[in-house]
Amino acid sequence: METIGQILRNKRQELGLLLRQVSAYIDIDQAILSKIERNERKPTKDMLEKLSEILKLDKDELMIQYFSDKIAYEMANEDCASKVLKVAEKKIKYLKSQPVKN
Amino acid sequence: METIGQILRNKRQELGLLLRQVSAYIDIDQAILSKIERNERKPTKDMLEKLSEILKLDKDELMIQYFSDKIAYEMANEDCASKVLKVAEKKIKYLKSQPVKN
DNA sequence: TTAGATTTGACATTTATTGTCAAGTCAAAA
DNA sequence: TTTTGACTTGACAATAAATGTCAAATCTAA
Repeated sequence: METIGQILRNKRQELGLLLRQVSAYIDIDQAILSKIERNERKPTKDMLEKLSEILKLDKDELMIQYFSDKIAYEMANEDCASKVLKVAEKKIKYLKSQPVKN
Repeated sequence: METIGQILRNKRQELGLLLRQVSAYIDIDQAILSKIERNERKPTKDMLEKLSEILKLDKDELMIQYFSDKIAYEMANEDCASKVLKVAEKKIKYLKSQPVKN
């Protein structure tokens, strides 16, 4: 299973780009990008948007990886994980069917 | 769809307990419990454990509500939500099949 | 070796979450 | 009506988590 960090690193290397170049483009310290690629830190949504641009990756696909990673790491130690996901799906459908509040 | 706050409030009232009594039991300010019951704040896992005790609610069921709420609110505005949940499920299975790190 | 690329870790800064408190509302009893 | 008890609200403080910065350390190929 490919992590989001691996996806980013693989693509960056395929394109022959350096950490320094990519991190300059998305305006973060290269130490942070290094950590993101090794899954030591999570990217923000902003970073992902810019990463999808410079690395020519599908933005939606990256977002899916991003959110599913987040959920997976949060739930990995819970034994009711699959039940949670089923209920969450129902709740999301419900929320989307509701008129927007505020 | 019943929110976690509604579940807690309904059960508390069924049992004829006051905010002050329940909040004393779980050792938080009653203002916080009031907000939790109205979904203005999220309970911590610790609080949920104690709430399940005093309110005689199934702990696993509460945890499922807790986590699914969290995910649902995070994903409600994303249009790739159901795809995310599918991928998350795969990742969780993968993580669980892996030997524990550290 | 040395030069460039990446990693690491200590630390600072920022943002989010949680807790505290006192004053406010509200409904029912006195 | 007042008073009382239950609950709510909002401003603020305290704490915890996420994010950013930097310089030194490591690693690798020339």
